[in-house]
Amino acid sequence: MEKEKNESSSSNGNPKPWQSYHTVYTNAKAGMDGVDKEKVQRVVYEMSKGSKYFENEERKEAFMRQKIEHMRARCAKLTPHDISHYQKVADTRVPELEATRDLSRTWLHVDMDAFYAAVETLSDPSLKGKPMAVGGMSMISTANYEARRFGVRSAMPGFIARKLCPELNFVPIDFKKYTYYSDLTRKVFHNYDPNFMATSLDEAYLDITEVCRKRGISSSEIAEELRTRVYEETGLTCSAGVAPNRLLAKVCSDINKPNGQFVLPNDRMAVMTFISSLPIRKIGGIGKVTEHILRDVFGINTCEEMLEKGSFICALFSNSTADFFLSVGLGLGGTATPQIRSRKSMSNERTFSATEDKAFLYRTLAKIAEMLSADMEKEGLRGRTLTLKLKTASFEVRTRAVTLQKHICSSEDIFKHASVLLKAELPVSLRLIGLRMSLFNEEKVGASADPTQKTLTNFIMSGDASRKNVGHDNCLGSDVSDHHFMDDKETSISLGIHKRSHCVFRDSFDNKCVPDLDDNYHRFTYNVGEAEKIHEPSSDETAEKENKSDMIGHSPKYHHNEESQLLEANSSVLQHYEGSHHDRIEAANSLDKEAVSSSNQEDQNFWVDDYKCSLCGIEMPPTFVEERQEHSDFHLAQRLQEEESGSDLRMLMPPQRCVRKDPASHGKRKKLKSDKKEGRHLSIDMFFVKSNQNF
DNA sequence: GGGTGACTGGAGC
DNA sequence: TTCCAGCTCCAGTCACCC
Repeated sequence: MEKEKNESSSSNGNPKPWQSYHTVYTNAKAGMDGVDKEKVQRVVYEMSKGSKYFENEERKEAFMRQKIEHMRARCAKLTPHDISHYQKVADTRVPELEATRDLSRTWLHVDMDAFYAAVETLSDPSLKGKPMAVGGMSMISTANYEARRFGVRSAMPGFIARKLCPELNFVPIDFKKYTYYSDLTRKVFHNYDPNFMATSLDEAYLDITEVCRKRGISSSEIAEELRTRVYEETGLTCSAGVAPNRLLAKVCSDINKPNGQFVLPNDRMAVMTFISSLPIRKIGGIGKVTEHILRDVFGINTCEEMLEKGSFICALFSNSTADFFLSVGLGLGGTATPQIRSRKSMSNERTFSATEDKAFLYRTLAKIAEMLSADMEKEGLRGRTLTLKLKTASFEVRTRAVTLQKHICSSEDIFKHASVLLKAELPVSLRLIGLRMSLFNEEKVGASADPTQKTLTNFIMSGDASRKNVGHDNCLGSDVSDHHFMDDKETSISLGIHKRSHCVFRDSFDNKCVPDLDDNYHRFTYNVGEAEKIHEPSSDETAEKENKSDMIGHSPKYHHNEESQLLEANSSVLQHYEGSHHDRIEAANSLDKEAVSSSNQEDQNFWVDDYKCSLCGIEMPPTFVEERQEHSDFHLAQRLQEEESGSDLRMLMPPQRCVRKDPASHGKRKKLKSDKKEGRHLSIDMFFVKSNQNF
């Protein structure tokens, strides 16, 4: 007790530091009435403090406070004239918004009660009446009402939940089960509104205007009937809210949870009365941060106060944000059934134990690329913008994106471009990697648009990985044309983005090349494939590999094995190419500049037997015009670099993004400019300039 | 200097 | 010891182009 007292009276002099630790867990949620909020807050604080997560939350908290201070300062700077001006703006905008009010529709929001937990209880009736949470020690998805009484709730780590409720039963997540029950509920919804909008497995909006009119019964009766039918079909209870629009319907469904309903009449007075004292946090779209800003900057706690502070809202927020806040003050929300919206993006991400192990990170990236590709192919999507999402060991979230010239969907393309993005962030300790594809093409391609499409694993495993890699990324060349080349002191061999696929040749050229996990990504992709292909694992290794396949955690032992696999792999790579190292250098040196110019005639001279590169022996079919051209350019670039540096076999250097090291630059966009100090290496831009001069 | 597109991070569900 | 996944929307910033 004394210890707790001492700890509580921490350095900042605050006797109850947990009170200032704002978690989402203490926010009122259905079934949490009567919870000892302070106790929950204290336990969460005590369990969290000192952790990386906690530190990150504090950083975010500090950032929010800074934002609030900044907005307060802006508020204070408003002159009476400014305020008068923005009051006029608000006075104009409010009637315009009011004019859009539509009281002709009746919306019903249905929300299943503690859905996952209820489904699990159906499966295992022995759980009935006991506190239970769906999820694990790291995170729980939902908790039943018995558990909520202890302060346990969704999005709470399991270990904290157990501290709050030692009797808590944990049940693992089983999405198949929830999807099955969700489908049953949707069949019921369909009877009331064939165009109902499902927002998640357990929530949906129904426009019941027509069904009420046709059957001549009230919305309340429809809600009652629907809930009864859901129960009959599934054995699960749900809550419903009925209102003139979706925003209000959602608020209403929460009022008599669980297993209840609330109807707000289609009447302006009723709406305004309802909204007048409604806390802003109840509104969908207003979360923890927005609530704090509105409360601490403007003193807004209820929806009604949005209108009272209309001038400040119009002064400090963008038009769309101000419109949203004013609409909330008026109790306005969506009433029309929206058009079916096309998907904007698709993503896949995985969390794992924080690690710096590059091999593991690239392997994880490859897996995610493959999963994303499979998801995209299922929907026949091809995208142009690829975003890499990273969460560092300190919970900092970074995103890095590239917009390509071509739409892509194959796992190998995704991985190829994602690797470039990841490479630029290394070394870094990560706990999450995600990939998102967006900017989809309008015309969907068939799911089997490209029957020859390989999975990434196949690609890596296949013996022609090097060939597939060669010059296959011509789209990237211009996409990242502003990347620059730098001398990479850490890597013995590396290559720029534009020509990075050619590193395979470089590897094969240079017998001194020793596989090293510090090498750049494309070597890794290639070598891993080779390693898997040529290395006959022992039974122990096989088991170990299987254990690793779930991507959670990694083994130092494997890391060691992998290095030796990579070593073996690399020597096998060398055998793919004909002729000695010396022969190839001779060939390269005897190559006349014109012989690698871009004309078709010269291209033909360059390729032996229509297939083989006369310099390095790589095979590429004549139909690969662009790829072959790029390959020829590579050899030319190589020569030019040799001339430039005066030494043989100078390496092209990899692009380096300006990796943010300085936390002060957080949030600032990194600009990728050509490096003025390019040293002895020729940048790819310079290469093209020089090429043009030569030709 | 304005328009536009790209990139990044945040918020919310 | 342990703090989600996958999506949308939005704002701010920057670079490039005309």
